[in-house]
Amino acid sequence: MAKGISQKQLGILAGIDEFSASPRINQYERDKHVPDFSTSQRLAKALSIPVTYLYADDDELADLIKLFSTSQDEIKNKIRSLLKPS
Amino acid sequence: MAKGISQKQLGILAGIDEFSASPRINQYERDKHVPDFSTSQRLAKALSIPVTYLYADDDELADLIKLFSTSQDEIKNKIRSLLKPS
DNA sequence: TCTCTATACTAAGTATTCCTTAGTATCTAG
DNA sequence: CTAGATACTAAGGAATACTTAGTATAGAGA
Repeated sequence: MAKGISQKQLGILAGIDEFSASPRINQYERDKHVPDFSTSQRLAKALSIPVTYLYADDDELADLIKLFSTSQDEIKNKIRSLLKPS
Repeated sequence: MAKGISQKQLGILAGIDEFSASPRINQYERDKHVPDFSTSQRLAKALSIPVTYLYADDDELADLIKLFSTSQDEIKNKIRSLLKPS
């Protein structure tokens, strides 16, 4: 479990029918089934994380994505300028 | 199309049977069907990009992911230290 | 203790989506 | 014009997810 929110509540927040929200989120968390992309997008929104974070199989990249998304604009700008010339 | 490589070749590189490689990559590129995650991982590897890039619905984040993955260690370290205190 | 509620989890059939196969269309080189 | 390579399409069989109904556990309160 991720936060102080039940599986069912998370599902409902993501727009899933209240009667199937609980089993569906549970199936996702146990890797029993895989949500389609639009469902993933709604889940990410409900969790306030970028969708792409849910698909990061590299831990460092996952951290980077989450940290960047919650960074102040000033830090974001510094990173942008570091990457800009490339 | 992404690079100087045919859809069929890309599919074969990703381990798809040579007889279905062409239609399958074509279906993915036209958003007709969606590959499962392990297929996406093989495609990303064939394209030398992080899988998570394929799921980035935010252009800036997508750029960040790709640029970071191809950056020199020195730049990566600068970014790490910018994000570390968070 | 007994019951009620909330939560997590499971099984199985239906519904949905993908993968394979076979084929068409277009373009270019020879 | 013809052959080969590429992109694309349709449709049925194969695989996967979603819904429904239900079990199991733990905690709160009568």
